Amino acid sequence: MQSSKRATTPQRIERSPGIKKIAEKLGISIGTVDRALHDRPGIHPDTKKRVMAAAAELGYRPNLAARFLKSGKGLTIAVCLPRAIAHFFDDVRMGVHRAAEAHGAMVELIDYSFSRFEEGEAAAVEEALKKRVNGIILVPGRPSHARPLIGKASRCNIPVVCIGSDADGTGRLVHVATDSFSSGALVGEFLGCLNRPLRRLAVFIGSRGTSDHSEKLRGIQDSVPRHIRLKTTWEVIEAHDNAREAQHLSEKLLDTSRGLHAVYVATANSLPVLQAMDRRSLLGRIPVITTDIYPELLPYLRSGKVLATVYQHPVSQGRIAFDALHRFLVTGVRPAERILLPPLLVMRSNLDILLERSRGWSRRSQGAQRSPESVCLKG
Amino acid sequence: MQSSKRATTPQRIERSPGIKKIAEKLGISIGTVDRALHDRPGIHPDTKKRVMAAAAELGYRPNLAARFLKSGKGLTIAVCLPRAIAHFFDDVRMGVHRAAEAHGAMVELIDYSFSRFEEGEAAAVEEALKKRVNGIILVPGRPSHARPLIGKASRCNIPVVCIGSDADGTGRLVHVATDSFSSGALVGEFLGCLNRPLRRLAVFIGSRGTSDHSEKLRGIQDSVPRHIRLKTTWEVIEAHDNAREAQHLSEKLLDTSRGLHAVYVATANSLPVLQAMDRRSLLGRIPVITTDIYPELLPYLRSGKVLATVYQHPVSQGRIAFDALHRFLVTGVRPAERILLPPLLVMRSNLDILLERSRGWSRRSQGAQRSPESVCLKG
DNA sequence: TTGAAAGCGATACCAC
DNA sequence: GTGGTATCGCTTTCAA
Repeated sequence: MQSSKRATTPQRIERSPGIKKIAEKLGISIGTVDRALHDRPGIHPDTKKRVMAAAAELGYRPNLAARFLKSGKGLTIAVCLPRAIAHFFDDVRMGVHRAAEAHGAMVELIDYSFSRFEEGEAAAVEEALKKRVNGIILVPGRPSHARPLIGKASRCNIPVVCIGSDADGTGRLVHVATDSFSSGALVGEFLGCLNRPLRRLAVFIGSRGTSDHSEKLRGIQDSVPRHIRLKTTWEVIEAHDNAREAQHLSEKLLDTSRGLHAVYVATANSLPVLQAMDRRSLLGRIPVITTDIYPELLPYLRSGKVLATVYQHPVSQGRIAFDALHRFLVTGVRPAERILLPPLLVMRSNLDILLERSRGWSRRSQGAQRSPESVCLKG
Repeated sequence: MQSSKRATTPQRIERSPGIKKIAEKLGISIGTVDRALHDRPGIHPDTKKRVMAAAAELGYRPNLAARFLKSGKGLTIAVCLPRAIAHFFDDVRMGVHRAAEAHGAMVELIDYSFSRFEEGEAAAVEEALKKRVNGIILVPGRPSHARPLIGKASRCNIPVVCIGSDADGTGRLVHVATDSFSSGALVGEFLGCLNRPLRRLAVFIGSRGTSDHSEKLRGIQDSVPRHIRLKTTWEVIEAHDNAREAQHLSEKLLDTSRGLHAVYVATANSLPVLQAMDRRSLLGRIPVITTDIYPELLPYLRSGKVLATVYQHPVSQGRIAFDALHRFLVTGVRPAERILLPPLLVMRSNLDILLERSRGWSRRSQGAQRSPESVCLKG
């Protein structure tokens, strides 16, 4: 009477094997299987080995829904980004958050923003490790500072995805970035199409020591000669991502050397250069290619004073980094060692349609609030 | 002895309210709450109203993990794509599958491929409706054929995402595409940068009746005059996405009219045009811009015989369509009415890095391996 | 070192 | 119409 046996309707849905099936197969309890699968203490090595073998044989994949349902906690991922170039890293952050939102409560992000002019990244990663996050997305502003911490994380089996700069050899999971060499080469190819003399070119970078910058330089220097017969003289200006320095150096360049045929600013630090050129009425006469998109650059693009800018897909970089990390955490599939995105040449014609989709810096808080309608920056 | 009361460790994890909380609040059972929330028969209207009110007040969101765990079935989404331009739609399909994979077993895709030269799309959608899928991703090859079915789906509360062509006014959820006007305008702007005469331009399209094609035409015709002083004569060739026709028409064009200054092929049907030009040694002398990327086009791009091609992000279109649909199904948030991607100018320098990431047609089966249930309508 | 069992939230039955 | 409850796969805790 008390136990009413009811005909258990045999569900025809074929489910993938779970820990129950493994336990059943081995004639042990699910608790033991769990201990084996999760490296928990208190299990006989032999038992563990048998469990792992059975799991592999059955093609066991943990049911994330059940795991989440029970534990009430999803994957926790630390997002360690510099505050530095706000418009860029805010877009990266937005990309990460948008991608994470697709998983609802099953993924939780923790933001750690830091100043790249301190040892912020190390502190951020350290903090994340203390919180025992499941994975880390990191933009190493100063790769050298971050290296030891990335190594530490990897040793703790906490995968680290690097965006922008790399830290190879540290055990990081993957490096996501736009291809710097292609960026430079693309600019060179574009300039080569212009049918103009290119005997004297100026390239503004931050520093030759930054591989992103030196690769862009290498790209354009490799590309231009393929399209231009005459030999080219290169003015390489290292402005160290500093606005005042960029202003000073560009004014000096413009005043001392005449006959510049094109300018390529390979970092986001282009505004001082443009202003200096504008004051000398050089814009519109000398072709200028910049990098990234930010509010102050828009009027230059719209008016044609800047021919094109190289867009580095900050939003996509964030999304791709998240997806690679998430996939690894969930399925164990390692992404490619390095994921490089193609640079995109943005001109007047495709500027607005681009802004409409990936406009992180024109809204206030992204990710949390979904703005009902699109805001247009006034240019 | 038999019932060992154990101190239920109070979990500190704050969970969002579930049906249990609603039931508790109203002093009814969870079964009743379930009936109310899912429009199931056999519930008093008043009770239902009270439940809905309580759910809204508590901010109830169904726990997808629990739902999936119990039902064993995830969301089912039909992917209805033409077999037509294989390299393009295979990439779209890949984008959809990649995005779906992120959700593991919680999302199941069913592929319906059809021939765009029959009423394949209607049959595909009809089939999907019969299977009671949760949502449909559709590329309407012949929008007019698809319209009634999209309307039917929408009336059944089955959201439909249109990729490429639109079917507005049918109740479809969202339209995902690259911006056709921008594509044309971008080509015009690029040609304008070349510092060459552009008095006589040829534009190859499929048909003026296809809005994608007419918009591209409008784009370039709007753009070129902004960069070129002299008036331009336009040769608009409608090749109806037919290789033989394109060959015939381009030979006729090239033989009768001399002094062409540039060629823009606004569809993927560019090979016959290129071959015709190549036979007359015109490539490399007349700037050519094409559309899309496919294996046979690569040598033309690599050799510089084609200056650039307009990439329409097939993979991204697939991903974005899936994400929008998934988000809607899960959270109820409607995407924007229309999602337009910026066209991307691909040249020699960024070609390889692009191929490396989105290379659907260079590999064999994509996604097929994942979905065992892959239905192919014959066309 | 292992077994047993209580739930997590939603579904789908059954019994009233 | 409504209440009750077994169940999904996993984690976690207690008992042995």
